[in-house]
Amino acid sequence: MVRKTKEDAELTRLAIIEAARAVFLARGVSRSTLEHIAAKADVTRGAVYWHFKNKTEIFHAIRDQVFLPLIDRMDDTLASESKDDPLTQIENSLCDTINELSRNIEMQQTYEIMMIKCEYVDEFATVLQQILNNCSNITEKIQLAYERASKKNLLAGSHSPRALAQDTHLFFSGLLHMWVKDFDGSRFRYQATELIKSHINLRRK
Amino acid sequence: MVRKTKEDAELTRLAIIEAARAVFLARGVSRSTLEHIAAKADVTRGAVYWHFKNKTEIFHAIRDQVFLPLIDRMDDTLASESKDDPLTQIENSLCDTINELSRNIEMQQTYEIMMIKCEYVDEFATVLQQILNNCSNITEKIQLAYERASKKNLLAGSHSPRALAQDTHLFFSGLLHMWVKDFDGSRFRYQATELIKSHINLRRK
DNA sequence: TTATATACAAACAAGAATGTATGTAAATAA
DNA sequence: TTATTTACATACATTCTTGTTTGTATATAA
Repeated sequence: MVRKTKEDAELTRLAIIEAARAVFLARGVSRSTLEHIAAKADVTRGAVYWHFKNKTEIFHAIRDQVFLPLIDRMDDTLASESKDDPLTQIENSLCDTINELSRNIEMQQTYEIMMIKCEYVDEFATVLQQILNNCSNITEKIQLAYERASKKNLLAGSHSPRALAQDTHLFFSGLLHMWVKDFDGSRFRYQATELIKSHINLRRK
Repeated sequence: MVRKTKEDAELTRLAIIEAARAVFLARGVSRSTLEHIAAKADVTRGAVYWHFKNKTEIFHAIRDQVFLPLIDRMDDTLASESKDDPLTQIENSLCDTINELSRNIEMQQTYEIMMIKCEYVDEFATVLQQILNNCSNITEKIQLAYERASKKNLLAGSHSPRALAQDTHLFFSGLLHMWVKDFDGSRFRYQATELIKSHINLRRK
């Protein structure tokens, strides 16, 4: 039967995105066909082609749905003038992201797709550049927090905020990658926040 | 013309692996066809099917050619009874890997393929488990080095060797990922060893 | 009320890609 | 020397995917 109102159409669109996420996760982006996605969403390829130009556009829709809000969120936690000391602020920001990842299954799946179920070539290569840019931004935010910590004399040793921020960023990148790869959760998932606290404590005076 | 001797056949095999690496890198594993690979290696698909069962087997051949030697190497650097202090040993081990990555273009390409040009589903999913196991091994080796450093009283603060090792491992994972994604080299490639030194210096008394 | 645009379903056409089967010249074994 | 493998090339059959086209019921605009 044909969907009718604009609201119904939007539901179809969302159903397709949701289905695509599940299919991408199970079969990888390349091996996922529009037929798979359509079937999962209980529509035909006709509907998919009506809402999206092709698979790549669906991919971006999935990414936008989850990544963009997350970036904002992280920015907020890091930049906010909280009552916590700056080091705790960094710690909270990282832990927040991990917690969100733990309880938000859509975000979890999206991360997994982006990290280990997608090949960054051709149309997808541009995404890499975006990721690098995001990383730069986050590192800068962390650096600012370390600079505040430095001014408040909270840091052990005499390391530059820049170096600390890069180290923290690389640590967190690694953590996210391991978190995603660690399906059964035995190695990283259950101790992620501990690892973060430990990382930050290394820097406390 | 038909290749004849066993030596010639082995050359063909190597040519196919080399061609596959280039094709995987350019098009991603999924979008690479055996025809692409055969053409690049100046043979026909017949030759490819003679030497390999399918694309997955070529993938593993590429991986084995570069990864297995690397793991041994890293183990050696970390476990060896060198004259350096343990912290410098860790530092050298990480820097060594980065240096090798810088000058060994095959290794570079292989890393890039494994990290951002491959989807870990179905037959490839098992590779993830292998990667996690490797990570565990490396973390353990690093931990042993930190324990030696602790005994020699070289460590600042009173952090557990286990926590330090995990932090270092995650840092290095992140570094490798960024190194690979950072094509033009502007952000990470040229300062990787600096970042490593800085990371280790955080721990020195 | 009628015309048109929306939101799909269904059918079609064409090109890839894969695996296998067959052919064959040269090397090696007997 | 002859028989048999080896190391491929070539041809074939089949299955997937994709993009497009066409059809159509409903909603909405005029």
